[in-house]
Amino acid sequence: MKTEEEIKIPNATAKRIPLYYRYLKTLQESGVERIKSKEFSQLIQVPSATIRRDFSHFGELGRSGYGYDVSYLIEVFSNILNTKVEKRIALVGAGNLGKALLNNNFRRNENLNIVCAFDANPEMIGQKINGVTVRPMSDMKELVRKEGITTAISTVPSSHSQEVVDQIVDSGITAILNFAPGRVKVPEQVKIQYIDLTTELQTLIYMDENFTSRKHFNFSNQD
Amino acid sequence: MKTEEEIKIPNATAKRIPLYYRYLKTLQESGVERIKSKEFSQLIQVPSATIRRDFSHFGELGRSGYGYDVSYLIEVFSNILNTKVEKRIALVGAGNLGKALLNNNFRRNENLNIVCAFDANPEMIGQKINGVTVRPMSDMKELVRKEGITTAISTVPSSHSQEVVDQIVDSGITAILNFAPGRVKVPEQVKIQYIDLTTELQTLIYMDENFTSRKHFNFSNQD
DNA sequence: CTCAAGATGTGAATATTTTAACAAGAGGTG
DNA sequence: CACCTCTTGTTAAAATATTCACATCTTGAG
Repeated sequence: MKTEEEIKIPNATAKRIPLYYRYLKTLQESGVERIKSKEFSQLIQVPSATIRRDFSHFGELGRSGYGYDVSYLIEVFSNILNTKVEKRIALVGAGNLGKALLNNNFRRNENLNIVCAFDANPEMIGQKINGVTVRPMSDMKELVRKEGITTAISTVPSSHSQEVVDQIVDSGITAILNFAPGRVKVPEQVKIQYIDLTTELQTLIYMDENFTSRKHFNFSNQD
Repeated sequence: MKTEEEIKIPNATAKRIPLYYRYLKTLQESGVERIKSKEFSQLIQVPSATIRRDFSHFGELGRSGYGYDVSYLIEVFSNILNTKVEKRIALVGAGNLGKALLNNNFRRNENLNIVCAFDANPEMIGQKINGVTVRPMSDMKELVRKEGITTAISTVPSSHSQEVVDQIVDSGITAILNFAPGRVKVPEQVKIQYIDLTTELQTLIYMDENFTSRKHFNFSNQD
């Protein structure tokens, strides 16, 4: 088995790891102890060749004529995703969407925790949502440091997105999930990922209108 | 200019169209009448060569030494996305996230409208959120037909995702945006797109932890 | 009208991702 | 133990996507 350090994981593979991990946990909960790439393929709707190729980047995880050990795979992917370390997350923007996220709070992933929330609107300050108190923006920098927060989720509207992201970056956070679609500027070392519901919806509708009776959008169902 | 029918639009391009469209509208609102691929590149953080290549699939939209006419581009992309036809959308699942979506209701896109909402929980039925009344699941099939609904958004938890999607499909809808991450089975002609917040977050954190000081995750900033 | 500056659209090169196909190896049965 | 079946890991091929680099065209200034 290759050591993890020398491997270059393709982007496309990296994006599928959380999906793999989630399904493996579900399988384990249902008492499934081993899985073949073909079965897994049917479950997650990713071609079996892609699954085997993806897995192979992390070593020889399976055994010919047998398949993969679910608990071993979980062990491997858990290390890759570093799930044994709690990720403490800050939520910025406690409007409708922010509240929904707080109420949900990645409950099924015990290592992902929104531990504090900020909002610029004075009326919001002090509200307690699912155990988390909404605080003023001015508290962010200090709390991020004190609470060991590594990641932020911003649900602030596009109009204030850049200025809020600047504050987030200034607080020392290096990973941001942004629900405002407008592209913002961040220093090179900061990773930012956009979740753009309108774009997703428009793409979906476009695909539906133009490629009906074609292949599945994300991944083909075959195999 | 080639006729639209004979062109095969690459998937990667198709996914960027809504982004292009959104930014072009913003530019137009700010009174910008023309744009060069290099300027646009800086704005949306997609390399200029990619932009030009993408645009070229829809004909020769620009002029050498001049750039692109913003209003003409909007016209073209508006046709591609068919934004002149209202897309009537059903929301299924009126919990926290569903309510947030209803309250927002794609306000900035006048052609995307959530026009009705359904929930299985009797306590929800009858509630009015941002002008939309929550109805029982049993009303869906009839309303979808009567209201000319083409698309559904499901915020129903994974545990009931498949059964709800079955009902959505049965009502005649062919495009589904699903916030439950569990992959569901749908007939071939139905397009389904997943929005999986946990996966996005885990991927982001993974990238942040493993590729710090590397390139931007989605698109490089350069150019 | 002429010319310099500058931007497009696109062939060609490169990079990335997916898919097919199969040799090699493991498992389980008799 | 021998053998048949099955599945992996991977090599090679194909498909898709990005990027470079420039011939060609347009603009706008003089």
